Amino acid sequence: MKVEPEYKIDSVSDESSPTTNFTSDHRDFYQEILFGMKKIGFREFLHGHHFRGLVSELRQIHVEDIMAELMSESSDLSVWFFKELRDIYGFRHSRFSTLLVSHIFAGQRRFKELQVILEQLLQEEGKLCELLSNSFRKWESTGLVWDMLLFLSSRLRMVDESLYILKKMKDRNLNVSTQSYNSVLYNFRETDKMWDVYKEIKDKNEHTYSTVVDGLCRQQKLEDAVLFLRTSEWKDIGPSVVSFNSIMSSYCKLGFVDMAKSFFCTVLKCGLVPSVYSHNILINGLCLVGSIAEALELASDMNKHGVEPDSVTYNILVKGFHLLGMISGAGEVIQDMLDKGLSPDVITYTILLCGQCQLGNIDMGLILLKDMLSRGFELKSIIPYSVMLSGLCKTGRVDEALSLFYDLEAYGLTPDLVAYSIVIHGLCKLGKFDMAVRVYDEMCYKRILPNSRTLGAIMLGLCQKGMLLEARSLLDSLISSGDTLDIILYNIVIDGYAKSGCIEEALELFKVAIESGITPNVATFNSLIYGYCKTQNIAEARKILDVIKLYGLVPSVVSYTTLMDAYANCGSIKSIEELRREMKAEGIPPTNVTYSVIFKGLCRGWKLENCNQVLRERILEKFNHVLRDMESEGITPDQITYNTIIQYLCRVKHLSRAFELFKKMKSQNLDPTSATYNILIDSLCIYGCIRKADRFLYSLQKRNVSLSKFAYTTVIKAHCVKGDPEMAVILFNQLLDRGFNVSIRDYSAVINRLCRRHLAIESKYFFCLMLSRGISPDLDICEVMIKSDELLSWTIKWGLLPDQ
DNA sequence: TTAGGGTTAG
Repeated sequence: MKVEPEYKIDSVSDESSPTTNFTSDHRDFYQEILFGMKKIGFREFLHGHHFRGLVSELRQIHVEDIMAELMSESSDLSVWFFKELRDIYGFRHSRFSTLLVSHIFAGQRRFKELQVILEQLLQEEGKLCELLSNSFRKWESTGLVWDMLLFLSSRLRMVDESLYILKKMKDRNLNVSTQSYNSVLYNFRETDKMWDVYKEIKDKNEHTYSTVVDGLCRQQKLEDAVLFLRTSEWKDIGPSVVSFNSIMSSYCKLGFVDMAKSFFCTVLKCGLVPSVYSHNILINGLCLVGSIAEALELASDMNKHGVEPDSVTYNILVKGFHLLGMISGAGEVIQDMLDKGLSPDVITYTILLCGQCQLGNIDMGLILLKDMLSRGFELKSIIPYSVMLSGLCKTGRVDEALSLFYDLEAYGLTPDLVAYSIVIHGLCKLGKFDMAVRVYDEMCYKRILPNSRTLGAIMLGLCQKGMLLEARSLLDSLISSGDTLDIILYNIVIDGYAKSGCIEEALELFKVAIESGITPNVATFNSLIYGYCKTQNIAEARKILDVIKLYGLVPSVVSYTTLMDAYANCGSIKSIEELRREMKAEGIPPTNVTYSVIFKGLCRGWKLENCNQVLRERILEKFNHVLRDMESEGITPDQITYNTIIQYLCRVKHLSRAFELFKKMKSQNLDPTSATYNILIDSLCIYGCIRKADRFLYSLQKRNVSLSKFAYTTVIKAHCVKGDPEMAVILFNQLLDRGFNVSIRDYSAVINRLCRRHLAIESKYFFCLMLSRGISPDLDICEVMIKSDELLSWTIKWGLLPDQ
């Protein structure tokens, strides 16, 4: 039976010398225990009621003295006491007793047990160095404990401690094992210090050499690594597969899969057997350059080399499909995985989740996450949740992201810097800056320090709020902090300037970036193009296209589309066509944003306001032509493209064609937006089809479609004008019932129109309705009311004559 | 050797 610890351990400031705290009480206490043990028998005493009663009084100092006493009889007894206390009573031992037992283990060469207790010691203790030296002076045994401590501390990345121990060992001429040296070497493999450690190692082994190769690869000294591999120094051992793997991995990271392949062949030629690692590295490299077919082939050939794919292999392949944007293609990989008796793990699920989110299938992602939860992966990692948070944020579903974020704690997960940054960024992007700041403060309160990405999100929020000065000073503070900054952080503020039409400031910041040696990217220039277009300087904007090329970059579809939009706004169809040809020549495919702009340009250029029947037919023909272009290029219009086309079809009075497109939109599973409905309802009203507008509105209401206020006010206004004020009243009340924020402008629009039609009763009705809703009339409304003969006396009665 | 966060256009 396990007994829960019934005491708290005092923190003892200096346990290195137990005798310093020796008091008569203490001595009595431990002698009482020793006496009991000897009389009753050690095991019986320790497990009996008597000892249990003493446990709450037990302190580390007692334990140390008892152990020292037991040592004089038999070291095994001392170890036994140590373990019983730890395992039965959950006693947390002091450094002294741990080291005492360590030396016993070392002497008896019980390395596994030695490793376990030293690991615990290293993980629990903070400032070890100076205390260790005091503790070790007590034993003149072999250097085994030191060596093990060196090995473990360097494996735990406790660099300072390991260097300290190494120095002490050298001072005392104690033997440092190759294993420990290799572990130290490993910690320094990414720095020049690696060679100092390397030189000290007398008995170098395979691990030593492969660590050096790996280090050189990590230091981007790939050629040196290859040279080292060929060095005669280790001819007697010969290079290992591990070293080849490091080199192959480096070539793959650089995108040189062919080089990796040739090293793979060299492995075979040397008579070595490529491991699962070697295969996985090469399969991963192939996937990264998009050669999924070859990757699959290599995976299926693995058994020819006497190895079997593992779950890492399958995950790499799943990721390969994900990278190609073909996550559905991963189905077969998963099936193979299951056939081999391997189950998808958290990583598999996370990649699948990434793939679904990338395709915008957020709901599918949520299902996957749920599935994962039901398989009990919930406590393992925050990463899948971060993927989900990111997917939700990118599609504007920030509220859901926030609620998932705050559920994390319930799943036993603590959000980390990445998760916080995703949510903060999502909120900023959506303009919810105040909420973002609240989350940011919460993060800081939890002592999670923001990095430049988190601060980039905050800068984005500031820019969107128009707080450019604040955004700039945040950027400046990052610059002066001395960290190397990304172009992206500059881009955020440059774009902020451009969006607000501050092209001079944008250019100035651009210069700062260049002078700091930061290379701009296409997004930087695209923002500048936007800035010039915004300030009506299309000529300068266009010149940027050449500047982009001067920097060795390629203009993107965004560069062209932004320029086209500027031309579209002034109806310059010719320039748009020119750019369209240039894009085609450069091999830059348009997107549906480009096409929206093209449609806009066509409509503006044709001056639709005065268009006759012949022109209308030509426009319709052109629209159909461009739509066919889109189709042939495999671009599916999105909601905004549809809205643009529908809007312009409406402008040229092709309502039937507009409604056809509306139907087509739905048939393609694209949910019309409230703007779509607004455009259609507005057009029906403009062209006098008010009954149709009523029916359309009614059908939408019946289907619970979410409509904006505009849809209602448009129909209401039409009824006021066309003389059906009763319908206006009915719809206006619906507007109020549905909780829309009805302003004085809405009342004004209705009253204005009714007065002009001399509809006095309804005017009064709306006037009173407005007052009853706590809205006071403004000067405009009063003037309109007074101008109407029927309402003049009524208005005077209400005391609403203007002051003058 | 496998999983998460950033900038630009309608």
